[in-house]
Amino acid sequence: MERDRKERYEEVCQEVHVHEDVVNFVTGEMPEEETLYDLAELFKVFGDTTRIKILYVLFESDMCVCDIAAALNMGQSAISHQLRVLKQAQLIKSRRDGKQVIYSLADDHVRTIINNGMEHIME
Amino acid sequence: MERDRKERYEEVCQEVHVHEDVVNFVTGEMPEEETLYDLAELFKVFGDTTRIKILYVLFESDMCVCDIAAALNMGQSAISHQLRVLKQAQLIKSRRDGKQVIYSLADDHVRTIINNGMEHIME
DNA sequence: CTTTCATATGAATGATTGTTCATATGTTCA
DNA sequence: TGAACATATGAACAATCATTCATATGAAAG
Repeated sequence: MERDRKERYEEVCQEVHVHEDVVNFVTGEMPEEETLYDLAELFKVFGDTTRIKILYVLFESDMCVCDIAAALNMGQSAISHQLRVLKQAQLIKSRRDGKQVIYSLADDHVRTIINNGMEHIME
Repeated sequence: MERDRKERYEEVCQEVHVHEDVVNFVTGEMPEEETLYDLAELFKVFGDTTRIKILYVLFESDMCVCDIAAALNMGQSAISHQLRVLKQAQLIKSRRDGKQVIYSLADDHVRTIINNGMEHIME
């Protein structure tokens, strides 16, 4: 089984050297484990070039799956799989129009988040 | 070798059905391939619970590696590896203080990006 | 109802990634 | 100089993930 974290930790950094007051303070300020997990999951969705591209084309226009695939020069199946991921993260929504399914951005958070990321890499 | 994308695409969606005008418009508005790649790489860094936690503790206080490991209840090596990733993405910086290395946030973009993500998952 | 078309989905595969273990580097203090 | 300590790093492994292929679903038109 897995050894206790604390035990392994002490093999490297002696307990006495840890600044317990600082450690206790920062852990007290941290959000719930589940919240942090959800946050990481959200960013993970933005962490793929294909999905970023899909969001970018949807910035300009609502589109059906085939057109997105054509715009990104990728297979229909690959796009469909990624649309599912984006939809589950509630970043996009879909409506049916005859034989086609039209995808669009769910809300403006998406633009905000991407623009903030852009600002950072442009620094 | 890999078959041509267009060829494969046409096996599923006939060329004639693609809305070429829309496709041409949205692709024209897209940033450089390299920019999109960098953007995805940036979000990938935020897409891990351990790294999110590290950033959260650094919101509260500059800290040495051992204290971060203690705060997150993880091994020193795991933290050190992730600190490297965060530093390469220029989200954090470090300074030496005797035997210890103190890590701190690089700038306020980090807070902004995380707060935007938080807003989305709290909707 | 049957064919055609657009999209969705499941399994398989190759690539990427986070953590661990072992060890190296570099600093301080005796 | 050498011992002790904090951090960094490389290799290995398990887990996760994006894409592909094959096929299923579901709508529309004949």
